[in-house]
Amino acid sequence: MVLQKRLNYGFNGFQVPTIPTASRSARGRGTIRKRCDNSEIQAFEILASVAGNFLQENDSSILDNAASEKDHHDFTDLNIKHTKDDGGGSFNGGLFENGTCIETVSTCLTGSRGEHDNQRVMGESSLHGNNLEGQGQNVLEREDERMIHIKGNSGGLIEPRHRSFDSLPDGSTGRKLVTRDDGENFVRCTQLSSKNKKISGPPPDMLKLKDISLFTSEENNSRHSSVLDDPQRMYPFKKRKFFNQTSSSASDRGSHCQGIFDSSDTKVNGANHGAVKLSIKSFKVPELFIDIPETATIGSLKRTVLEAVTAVLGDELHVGILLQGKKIRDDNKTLFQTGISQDDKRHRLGFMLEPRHNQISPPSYNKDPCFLTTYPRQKLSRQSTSLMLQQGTYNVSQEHSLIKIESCAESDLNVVSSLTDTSANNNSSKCRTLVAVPAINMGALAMVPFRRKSGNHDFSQRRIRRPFSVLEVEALVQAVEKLGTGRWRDVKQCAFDNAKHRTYVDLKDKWKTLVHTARISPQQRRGEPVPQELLDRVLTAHAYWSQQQCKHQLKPM
DNA sequence: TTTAGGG
DNA sequence: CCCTAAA
Repeated sequence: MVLQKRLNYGFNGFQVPTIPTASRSARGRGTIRKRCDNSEIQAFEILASVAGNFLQENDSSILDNAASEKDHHDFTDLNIKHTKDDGGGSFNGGLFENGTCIETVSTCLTGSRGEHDNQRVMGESSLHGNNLEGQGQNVLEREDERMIHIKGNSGGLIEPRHRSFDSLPDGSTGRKLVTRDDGENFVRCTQLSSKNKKISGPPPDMLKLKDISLFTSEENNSRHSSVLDDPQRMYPFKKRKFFNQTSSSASDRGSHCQGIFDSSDTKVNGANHGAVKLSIKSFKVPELFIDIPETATIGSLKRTVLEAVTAVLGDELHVGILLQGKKIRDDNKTLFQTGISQDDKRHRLGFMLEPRHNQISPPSYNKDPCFLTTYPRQKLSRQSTSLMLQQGTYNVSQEHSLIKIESCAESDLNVVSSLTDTSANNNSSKCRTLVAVPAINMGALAMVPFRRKSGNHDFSQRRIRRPFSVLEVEALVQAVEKLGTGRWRDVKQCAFDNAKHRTYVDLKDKWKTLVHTARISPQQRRGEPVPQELLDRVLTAHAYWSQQQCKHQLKPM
């Protein structure tokens, strides 16, 4: 097999646009408002999560590797990239200028909404170099203590081996889609029972919010709310004055990224506190490396990058609050009690994103923790279906060319310098660190507000769209072939048990659309093309089970 | 909670 | 995807 040349894109960080103090859903339903006097520390988490979907909504993640402060400390240095202070405006342009903040907020990053997949299963096949289905998956793994490496062997995707419909009922050979909750997924060959958890290591990097500006205002809520209620009026936030924006993070290492807090107007006594308004100028996402075939389209590159970012941002994180470098653990303390609402301009408020681990239990380093960010396979694109069976001897550093991506002022990633000579990739690790940080389009990195579980309607939010990948379709088809069209719960359990973001309703809906897709002409189909072979199976299975259903209705026995 | 369908 | 009546 000829190895396809692959390109290796690296990003050492993304900047996420300024986050407004309030956000609201695309449906016009949600606002976040917190007043200083009664807000708790959690309010900050909420704020931040609205912006970045970082809220720790569910602490029940069962991960082998619990995070610890130590971990956090160990990783601080790689997360903080100092951002030049530009007065707070450069990165939110386009996001709020036209008042379309709401739009971007709701469209981009696929995030978790507290749906958590406790099972971080890595595709064994990819870990062991087996040439099985799992080969094509993207794996987000810790390459070393300093970076997360997203490897996508999508080019190595093997055309799924389809079983004939007849052989299905047996079910013993069914494949299971093991999916991370944030959408990406990979197929694990059920035969593989290797328990090896090669993907182990410290918890994910702690991300840090950078350049956070806090400011208080005497401004009353009346205006406040009106602004929030009207998307068009989100704009004023941008114009707000920020104080002490520049947190000269002299040492990326020790010092936490500081948000600046200004509350010059705050009245501290009694109940007369001003509202604490928070503006997060940007988030920094740690270095990402993306592996993508040369033949991939720009569009797929974008998607891949987005997915990579999403994988990091969208999940596994929660917000930590640091005050003067010390972590505030008590979520029930009010800002006031914590001293945040005071007028001390030197209050250094820091936000950090940290693994969504159970904070109570200390980490067990020696327990061979399974690194949780099993990055899901990237979507199957046409070209990735090409034959690429080579895997076992695949050597990343040799087979990859490095492309430097420079900042792109506008919206797209510009591949500036083309690939380097393969021979020059000996020290690929070095090359990687040279990759420039693209100032990517902010709109493309807007964040998805988290979804409130219940109650507070303000947080309700339509789920982000997550098109089914071909692999998911494959898994769905297979499951339906086996189980029929009326047992979506079982289908879910059978094939999407680990894909927390796919509900049985989703699967049912998907099947519906699949049937529809299969019936229309290829020209009318949209989205990532589903192999005709799969669509044929859809029709076959659909017909078969429809018939079964009829039989049962006539003669239920 | 799941199913089943319309929106 | 959402929303929900029904089961």
